[in-house]
Amino acid sequence: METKYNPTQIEAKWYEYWLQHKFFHSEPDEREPYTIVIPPPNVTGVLHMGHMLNNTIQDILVRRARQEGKNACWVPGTDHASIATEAKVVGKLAQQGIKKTDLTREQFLEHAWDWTREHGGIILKQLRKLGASCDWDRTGFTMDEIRSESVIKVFCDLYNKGLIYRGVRMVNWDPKALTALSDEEVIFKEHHGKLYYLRYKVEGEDRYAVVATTRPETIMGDTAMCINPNNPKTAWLHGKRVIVPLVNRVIPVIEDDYVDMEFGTGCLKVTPAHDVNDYMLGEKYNLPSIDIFNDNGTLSEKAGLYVGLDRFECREQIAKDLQSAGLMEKIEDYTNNVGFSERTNVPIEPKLSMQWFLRMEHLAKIALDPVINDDIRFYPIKYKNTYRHWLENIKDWCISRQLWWGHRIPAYYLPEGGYVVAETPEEALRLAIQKTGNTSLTADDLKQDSDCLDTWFSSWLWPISLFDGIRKPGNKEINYYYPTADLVTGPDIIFFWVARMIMAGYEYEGKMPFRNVYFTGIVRDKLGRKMSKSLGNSPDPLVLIEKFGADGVRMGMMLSAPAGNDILFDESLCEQGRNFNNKIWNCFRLVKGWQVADMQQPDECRQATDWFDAKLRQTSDEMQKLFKNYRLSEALMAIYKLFWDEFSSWYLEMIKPAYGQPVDALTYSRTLNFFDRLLRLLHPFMPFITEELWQNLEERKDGDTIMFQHIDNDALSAEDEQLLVHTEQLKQIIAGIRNIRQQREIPQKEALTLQIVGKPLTSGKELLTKLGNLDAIQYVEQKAPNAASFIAGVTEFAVPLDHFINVDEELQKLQAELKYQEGFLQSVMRKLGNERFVQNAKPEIVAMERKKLADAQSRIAALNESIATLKNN
RNA sequence: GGGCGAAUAGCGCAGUUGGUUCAGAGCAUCUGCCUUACAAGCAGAGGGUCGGGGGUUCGAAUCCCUCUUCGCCCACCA
Repeated sequence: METKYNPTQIEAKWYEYWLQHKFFHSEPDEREPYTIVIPPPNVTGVLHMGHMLNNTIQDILVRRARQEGKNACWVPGTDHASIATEAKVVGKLAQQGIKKTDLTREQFLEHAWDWTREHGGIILKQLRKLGASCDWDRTGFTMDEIRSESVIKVFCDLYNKGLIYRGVRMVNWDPKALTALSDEEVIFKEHHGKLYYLRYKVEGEDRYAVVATTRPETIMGDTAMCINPNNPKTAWLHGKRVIVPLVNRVIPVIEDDYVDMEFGTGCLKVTPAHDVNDYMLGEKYNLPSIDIFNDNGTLSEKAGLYVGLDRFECREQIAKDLQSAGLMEKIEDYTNNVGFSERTNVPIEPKLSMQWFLRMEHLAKIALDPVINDDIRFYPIKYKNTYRHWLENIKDWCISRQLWWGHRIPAYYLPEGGYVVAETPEEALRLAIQKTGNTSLTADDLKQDSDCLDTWFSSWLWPISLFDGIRKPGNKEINYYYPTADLVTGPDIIFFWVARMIMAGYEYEGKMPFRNVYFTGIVRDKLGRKMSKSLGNSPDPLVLIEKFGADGVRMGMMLSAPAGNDILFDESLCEQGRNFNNKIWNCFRLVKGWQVADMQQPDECRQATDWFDAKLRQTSDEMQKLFKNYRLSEALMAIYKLFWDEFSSWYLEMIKPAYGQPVDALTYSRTLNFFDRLLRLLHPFMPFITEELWQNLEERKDGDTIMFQHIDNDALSAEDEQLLVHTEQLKQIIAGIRNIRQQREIPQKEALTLQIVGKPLTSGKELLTKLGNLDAIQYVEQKAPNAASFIAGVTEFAVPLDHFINVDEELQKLQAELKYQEGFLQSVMRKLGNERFVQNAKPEIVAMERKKLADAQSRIAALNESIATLKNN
């Protein structure tokens, strides 16, 4: 065996083995289910660091659940990602000189499916490299048959319940993707722009009313000016009419409290077609609405001026023209928030259009309480507030998108106007005939709505639709796997996805979709910046895996990923993970390299094995508690320290036979047993190396795997506790001896004598002798004059040295220690001298203080004696 | 503008109902070691007025008030 662990081949080998034996596959049975549905990544996406973190956590949870004897099922899949994918396909076609508008819907979809088949599922392949133990037989896609039918069924159901309606509303329009967006898809960013002060001539007078606006290009859509009726500064405009600059249209001055008297000039231009607030004013005062933009953000015929010009070019041009016309009072720098499209990153244009909406009142209501009451638990808990706030202020969900890649809205328009909503064209025809009484209607007469549904309208069904619970309610699978156990996702999609899954869960299953939600942090770089392509600070996960091994990378991710905190990723964390792998590897080499002899177990080995058995159970118990609270990083740290510090540095040194000597059979078998149990505890975090070593620890059969090996948690007895405390004391003494060696440059090979001043050791002599390399342990009343000493617990220990010791130095050390102890004693005495403390504090606290007092006193006595001894010589 | 959260060692963090020598572990740093499993290693060491100020209490990193600084979410001020 190599001295260094080489993961590449080993990882490939075991993943293949797991697949072959279908270890990841789950079928309903009598065991307790443990279900996770993957947050489906974009079908044409590639793995990034966020996925790495997220899926590592899911895999850890799933593997741990398997070891706990649950029927674990992790369902993978992908999302069709309507806008993102359509944009990619449009881009690719553009490269070939093909415009989307030149294609029919069917032709375009063919291209999209080609693209999906070509790139689809790459990301799932990449997940295998990470070790993800998904049930690949169950892989779903939001646009496959089951999921598509489920979406349509739900749409029809909600429509029939009156929760879906169609209407003209002001929506967020993406002029690049040419579609409406939901409020959640709009990201507000600070924008450094200008505030333009425009002069509107008052009709029939030679005066001007000045309006401050950030969007002078929208004046062609102005249909009123608005002032606050209580504003004395603008009162003179009451009842007047003004002339829109350049356009020369006469518009009324209206009055409404909405106008902020402090802002700008107190005059507001009202453009009902292109501003949400203006739209509301327009509705209120029955103003005409002039839509001056085309869908792509250029000026339309209706604008009358600048037709065909882009909205931002128009802004610059109109500013110049206004200036030359003397209609621009001034221009100021101004910073405000502008909404951008989440997907295309272009400024959103508020636009009036006909869209489909889902009423949210009822759904918000059923989704709120379960989270507030902790039926569904959020980790970390702080997201409960965010969730509540959103649900309490929710608005209707715009679910239609002017895209082709997605689930087409099942609404069919009738030749004579009106429409029907149905799951199939046949059913639509039946309904249409029923509705119109026109029996001569044919399918061709009906025109299906050309829009498709928001991607999230399919994602929100994911935990149900993966088990076909929408099409076949109450089927065996949905009954068994639903509700799922844990959802692992980012807080950025708490509204997009988490909240809506909860709504759908209660609406369609009457139950929560998951019991716990683990919100991961965002993976950032070392400097705290988000990882992005443009910054080039995002490492390629597959390159990392190649470099450090999947186990190493997994550990690197987990080392600093407490739930909800952003993680500052640094390659050095993976290095630490790789180093740990190597440590485990070398421990294995050591243990398996021993000769075993049929001989009596030496005392120190008996002590060591008894101790480590207790230590192992202690940590295992601790880990169980940490897992229960989703404190995975801490659970990993616990097993990391157990393996490295306790097992390798202490235990193996305790039992290690002298060079060339064999180990006794009992110690050997117990050590293999420990190794086995350690590997089990490690397995969820580092699946590959643990399988490799577990397979080689003992003779195994084909089909054996560490994946299903249970983790036992036997409680610690009082004796165990005692043993743990006692061994810690021994470790302290050994550290003291090592210190003396280090300070005086005494090699480990040179044996020393240990003097114990005062009370004798109850046990552990053999261990001390071995690890300290002692030739004798003496109990003395007074330490030797030439001894170096230290205190462990309340006892003084000394090591007589042949050579001259520096008395001054030794004295200084002891006196410093004495000073510290006396200071400590003072503080304890002050506390105990305080009557109110003794009266009010809990009795056990007071007792503890008394013990501290006594301990300090004995240490001080020992120190004084030690100092006296030194001085006398 | 509203809400939420955070501030503890050089760094990223833990610190459960206030009370053990409670001021912690990991990484980094420093010192000494190529000691026959591992230098991707071993053995040691240093390092913090718990953001500032005030208060409650016998006792505060922990509870209250206040200030400062960051982060996140929500919001229609042109």
